[in-house]
Parts: sequence; structure tokens; C-alpha cells
Amino acid sequence: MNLEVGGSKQEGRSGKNGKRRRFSDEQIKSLEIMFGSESKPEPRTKQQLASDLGLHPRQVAIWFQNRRARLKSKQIEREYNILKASFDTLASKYECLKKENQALAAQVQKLRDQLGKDEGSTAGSALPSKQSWRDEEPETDGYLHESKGKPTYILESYDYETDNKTLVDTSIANPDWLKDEDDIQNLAEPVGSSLTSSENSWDSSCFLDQTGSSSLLWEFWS
Amino acid sequence: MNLEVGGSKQEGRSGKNGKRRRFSDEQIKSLEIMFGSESKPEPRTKQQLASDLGLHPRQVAIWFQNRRARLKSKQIEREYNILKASFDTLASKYECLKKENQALAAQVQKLRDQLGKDEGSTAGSALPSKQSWRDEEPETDGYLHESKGKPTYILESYDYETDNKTLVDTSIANPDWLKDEDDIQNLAEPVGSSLTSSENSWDSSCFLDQTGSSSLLWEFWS
DNA sequence: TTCTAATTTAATCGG
DNA sequence: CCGATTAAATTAGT
Repeated sequence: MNLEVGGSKQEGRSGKNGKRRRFSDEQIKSLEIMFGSESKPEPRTKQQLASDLGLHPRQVAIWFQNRRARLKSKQIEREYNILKASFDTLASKYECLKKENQALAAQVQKLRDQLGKDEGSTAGSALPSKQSWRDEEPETDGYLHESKGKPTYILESYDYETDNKTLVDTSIANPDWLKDEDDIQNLAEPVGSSLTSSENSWDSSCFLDQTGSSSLLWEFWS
Repeated sequence: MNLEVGGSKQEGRSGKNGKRRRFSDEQIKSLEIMFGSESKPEPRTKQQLASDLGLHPRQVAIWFQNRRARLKSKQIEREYNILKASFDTLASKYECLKKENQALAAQVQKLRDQLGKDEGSTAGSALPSKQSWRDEEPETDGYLHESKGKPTYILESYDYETDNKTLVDTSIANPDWLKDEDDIQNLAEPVGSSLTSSENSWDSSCFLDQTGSSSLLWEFWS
């Protein structure tokens, strides 16, 4: 009842048989095929497959577990990349909006000048007329800073968990948290993680073409 | 020259000595201490430590490698969280800016009305007077949409992670890419990765409450 | 109790 | 050496 296995039990590509660990290509292929149709096969099926491949049932069970775990890690990687892309996109939009805002503020200023310098009226329409509409960004005392009881923002001496002693890391930057004088650029943008792998640089072109968008990063999905 | 090891060679917590692989607590502790002061010790030092702990030099070398790798992965995890926090923050700011924008647009409209209906002048100041300043968002044909040939955006039926076949992945949502009618909320925000672990909830409080906005899609973050 | 999912660990391979 | 994988062992959760 051999299913694809040519040899008897273990037959690594190399003649060395001191103590081979990796499964043979045929075994892997069979496992992979099975995984393709059923990522979580019944115990019976696994046992069957095990005997077909000349492996211990436990080995097969563990293999499936690891396989599932691997699949999940890939998804996490994707999540990161997607989040990053979203961030860049949003940052781009943010810049655009900001420009618009400035332009609008200038417009308001101009119109006001034209209109003379009287009445402050107009109060009951769109905004409570807080204060200076001359410069954009109405200060906004602090809108988020920390969401609930979650610092989230960083910090300087965050650390340890898996660490101990002297060598921490002190990396990643991200200085003043949108307190003010924000230019996004100084926001997060993690350094050079292996997850990122994007060339970054989402040069903020608002409504101008943007040919060289970053996207040379997909060596994962063969 | 034993350094902390009580027993002779391998001494798992249990008396069982069938074929233990994990290092003993004492060994780990010594390795950990050493790692604390020197994450990448000299070959000589490692050899020394190896003989002290009754391990093969290679084992010690490998242990340090794994340890360094672990440390790095933690850093990546942190980067992810930081990026996420930045994203949320930026999203919050974006919402605020948008509101400001609308308010400003209303202001402009109001001032224009007050000013009568004459001259369109003012063209050469702040903006090229593209077009309608009535509604925010100057259309912006499409600045990013998709980076190159990568859709990245997905769809609705998310689930099963550990699954395959039929439903490939198509996950993580993120529908129309800031084409327009963007409310961030629909941007990325990956589902429930193990990396996240932050309580999240960046309730967008600009300077006004904003009850009843479509923000009931946050069941992901446990 | 078993079963499984999830995490961790020592080790291997290729570069 | 590093990075990525891998089989296996261990722990947690139901």
C-alpha cells in the first residue's frame, strides 16, 4: 500500500544514514498533498498515512501541527506587510489632507480680509469657532496620547521580557508622540525589520502621479 | 570547575533519563547569565563554558545563536506593535484633520456667500484653485490604490486560518483602497494576530464626541 | 483523562 | 556566523 514512497523507510537524499532527521522528499510530498486536502485529518487517516510512509503516527501528527503553525506565521507576516502598506497609504493621505487644510485656511484668511474685518458671526454653522483658524492644527490639546490604560507609546526604557541585564536594545526611535509638530515621517516607521522588507519611501505625492511606488518585495510567495 | 551544575552531565528535573534533550535549569541559567553580559562571546569563552556545563562546544555555540535569534524576533514583535500604535494614532489624527477640513470648507463657503458672489480672484495665492472646495477631498484620482501588481486587499470571508483548499486565504479585509469615501476604519487593521496583544481602541475623540459613527467592528481585539 | 493547539527548543541546512 | 526551517518536546486549554 505504499503511496509514493520508493524506498523502504528513510532515504534522505544523501547517502549518509548516520541519523537522518529530515523526511524524504516523497514523504514530504505525500504529507503536503494530504495537507492540501485536509489540514486537520482524522486520527485514523493520519495513522494510515503514517504506516504508508513508514513513519510513526506521532511523527505524522507532529508534522501536521507544525505545518499548521507555519501557515499561520505566514499570515502574520502578511498582516504586518498589509498594516505597513495601510500606514503608508494613510500617511500619504494625511499629508494631502494637511495641504488641503492649509490651503483652505489661507482661503479663509483671504476671504476674511476681503470681507473687511467685521462680524465674527457665523458661529452656529459648522464649528464652534474654537479659536485661531489662521494656522492649521487647532492645537488639539491631546486627543489620543494614550488610549485607555495602555501606554502604547513607547518610550525609552521599555524592555526585558526575554532579556536580562545590560544589553537592552534602545532602538526603533519614535520620539515625541504626535504631541505636536508632527510630520509623520517621525512617526513610527520601524527601522529595518525582516518583516518590512519594503524599500519604503512613499514620497508624498498628493495628486501627482507616483510611478515609483514601493513594491519590490515579494520573494516570499514563490 | 563546575559553575552551577550539581550533577555530572545531564540532570533533568525528573529522574527519568531515557534520552533528555532539554538542558537543565542550571545549565540554562548559566547560559542565560553569560548571555546577559555577552550575547556573542568569544569562541574561547564558549568552549570554556561548554566544559563547565558538560556540554559539547557546538551545543553552546548553537544555543547562543538561537538565543540571539530569539532576541531579535522579540524586537520585531515590538516593531509591529509600535507600527500599529502609530497607525492608530495617525488614523486618529487623520479623522481630526478631516473634520477640520470640513469645518474650514464650510467656513469658506459661508464667507463666500457673505461676500456676495463676485470675483473668483484669489487664484494666485495658496492653491491652484483646482475645483470644488465645497466638499472636501479633491477627488485625488488615485494615489496608491495598489502598489504594483499586488492587490493586497481582500475580502469578507475570513476564517479558518489553519485551513487550506477551497478557501485559500483571502483575509484581513481592507476593501477599497482609499479610493474615496474613506473612513480609515476600513483600512487595514489586521485581524487578530498574536503579535498585536495591545488592548487597542483609539477612540477617535477629536474635540467633539462622535457618537454613532460606524465603529462597531472591533470584535477582533479580545 | 486524552486530545490538540500553541509555544519552545535544540538542531540542521544553505548562504 | 546568520537566517530560515525542522522535528520534537513541553505546556496550556477544552
